Order: sequence, then structure tokens, then C-alpha cells
Amino acid sequence: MSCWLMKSEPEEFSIDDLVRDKKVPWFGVRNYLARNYMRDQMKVGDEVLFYHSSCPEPGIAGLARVSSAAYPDETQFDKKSKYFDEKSTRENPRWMLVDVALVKKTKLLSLADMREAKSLESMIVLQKGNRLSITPVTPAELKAVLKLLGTTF
DNA sequence: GCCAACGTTGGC
DNA sequence: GCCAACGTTGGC
Repeated sequence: MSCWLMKSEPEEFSIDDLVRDKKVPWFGVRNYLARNYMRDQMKVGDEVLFYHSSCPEPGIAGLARVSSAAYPDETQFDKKSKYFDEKSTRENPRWMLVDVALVKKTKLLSLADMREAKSLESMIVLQKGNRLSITPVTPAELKAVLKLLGTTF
């Protein structure tokens, strides 16, 4: 079992939207490394840290789990979608996704709090220049995040 | 709005 | 296959 941090812009899709919807396809990822994580490494039941990015208070806002195997992202075939990819075909889809299901909304563990925590300094999301929207989280990092949040999965 | 960092594209 | 130019991300 692995753990992942997945970024979402709350103006697009927030933890409150996940509380409402319970389970969503993680559409719109258009980065090959992030796609490969979903396609090749994610397993049903993997823990997910739901992270708010590009917003007034970035940080971890909730806990979730991977709830499906990888399958094609429908938005790549939708000409009206901003995620449309004319080079992708149904026979050979370029972009894959997994479903993500809510575990619980948590208090916000802000980016500032995360930067202050020595136990989190190895997290990829905190490394300089990191822009990847999906990053692996080590068991030790997960444990430290849960401790700071005062909760468990 | 700025800008550093990084990914992608395309000419050669 | 190199690499300059361009586009995007995302914190501030």
C-alpha cells in the first residue's frame, strides 16, 4: 500500500466538493509522470492526502483513498473540455485517471505549518521547484502528517 | 502580477 | 538528440 499527495485547486474542486460527491474521477491530469503514478502504481485503497493549491491558504485539507484501477480520462475526448487532447484516441488513450473517494475532511494543515515541521522536510511537495500535482508520500511522512492533524485514516 | 522552476515543443 | 523558446504551475 502506498500513499500519495494529490493537489487540487479549490476553486475547481475543493475538499467540500469531495464531501458532497464522496467519489470523483481525478480528471484533467496532463503530466506524464503524474499519469504514470495513477496508471502504474496506484492501487485501490492507497491513502491520499488531499491538498489545496493556488489559493489563499494552500495546504492539506482532507484524507481520501484511491477507489478504482486506472481507466481513460473521458475529458481528453471531449472537444468542449479544456482538457481535450486531439492527439489522443479511444483505441490508444493518452491520459488515464483513478477514482478518489473521501475518507474525511480534516482541519487545514497549511503549507506554512508543513514547512515548519522538521518531520515533513523530505516531502516532495515541499521541495524547491516542485510543481507535480501528484507525488508519492513515504510511510514516515504520512505518519507525521496524521500526527500533526491529530487524526488517522 | 511577478517570477522561479520545470515540462513541452519544434527547428535543426 | 540537442537546446532555445515558449507555456504552465503555484507560492508569494
